[in-house]
Amino acid sequence: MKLVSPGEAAANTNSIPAEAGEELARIGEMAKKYGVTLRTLRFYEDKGLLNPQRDGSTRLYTRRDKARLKLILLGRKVGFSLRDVKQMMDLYDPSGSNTKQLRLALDKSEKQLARLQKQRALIDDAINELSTSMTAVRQMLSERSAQPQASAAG
Amino acid sequence: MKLVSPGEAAANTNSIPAEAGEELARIGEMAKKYGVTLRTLRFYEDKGLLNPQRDGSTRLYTRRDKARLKLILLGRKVGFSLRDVKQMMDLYDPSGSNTKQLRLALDKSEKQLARLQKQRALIDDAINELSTSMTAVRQMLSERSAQPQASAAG
DNA sequence: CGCACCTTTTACGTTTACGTCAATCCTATA
DNA sequence: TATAGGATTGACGTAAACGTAAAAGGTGCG
Repeated sequence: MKLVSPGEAAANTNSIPAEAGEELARIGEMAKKYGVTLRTLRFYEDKGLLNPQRDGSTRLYTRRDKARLKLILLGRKVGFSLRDVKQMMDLYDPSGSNTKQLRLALDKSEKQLARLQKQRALIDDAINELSTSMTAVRQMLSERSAQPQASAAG
Repeated sequence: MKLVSPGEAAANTNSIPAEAGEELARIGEMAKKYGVTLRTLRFYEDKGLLNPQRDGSTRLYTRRDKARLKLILLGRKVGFSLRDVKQMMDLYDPSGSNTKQLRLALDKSEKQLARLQKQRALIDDAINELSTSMTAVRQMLSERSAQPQASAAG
C-alpha cells in the first residue's frame, strides 16, 4: 500500500510540510489542541462533519478543519446535536453570502434557546422539589435521633 | 392455567374486590392515574421497583404500590436514576426507624443537588453563548441584506 | 357468536456520542 | 533490530428508559 509519493512520505511525524505555508496537524495534535479524543475526531469525520486531507492513510487537518471543529464544539456546547451542526455547516458556501445558512442557524438557535430555557425551568423545579424533600428528610432524621419511635413513611 | 379461585376470578375488569377495603387497580388504571404507560409500569417492576400482587397473571396494584410509584416519579423528577431510587427504596423497613434509608437519601440528594446546580450553570453558559452568537448572526444577516457583498465567515 | 378491549410475556429496537478493544501498519530511535 | 509511539479500519459495547411489535389469553357486551 505505497500510495505515498517520496516527498509526502518525508513530511511525517514531527516535521511539518511547508508546502504552502499550511500548518497541517495530525490527529493526535488536533485531539490535544482541542481537548477531544481521537475517537471523537474520527467519529465526526464519519458523520461528515470533518474532511481532513490524507497523507496516504494518515489524516492531516488544515486550518479550515480546525475552524470547523471549533464550530462543532461551540454547537455542542450550546446543545445542538451533531445532525443540526452538520445541517448548518453543509450550507456553507465560501463563494456566496450564506444567507440561507445564517437563516437556518438563526432558526435553529431560536428553537434551541427555547429548549434551553425550558430545561432550565425544569432544573429549577427539580432543585426546588429536591431542596424541599431534603428539608423534610432532615427533619425526620432529627426527630428520629430524638425519640427512636417508628412513625409514618411514604 | 387456572390458578384463580372463583371469588377472585369474579373480581375482574370493572368491579373492585371489596375483600379488605383495599382499592386494587389494574395496570391500565394505574397508568392513567399516574400518567405513565403500561410499558413503564412493567419496566419498573422488571427493575424491582414495584411488586404488584397477581390475580392469576393480572397485576393488581395496592395502595402501597401507588405510594411507591409516587416516590419513583418524584425521584425521576428530581433527576435520580432508577437505580438510585431502587437503592433508596430497598432500604425501607416498615418496622424500623429507617435512619439508614434517610441518610442514604440525604446523601444522594446532596450529590444530586450539586449535579443539578452544575447543570444549571452549564445551561446558563449555553444560553449566554447562544444568545451572543445569535446577535452576531442577526448582525451578519442585516449587513448582508444591506449590501450583498461576500465577506468573512467562520 | 364475534368483536372490542384489556392484559400477558418475550424480545428486539431506539437515541446520541462516543468508549473500548482488536488486529495491523508505519516510522523514528536507541 | 527491537521497541515504543502514533496511526489506521472495523465493529461491538454503553448508558437510560422505555417504544413497539408479536402472539396469545381472558372478559363482557350486543
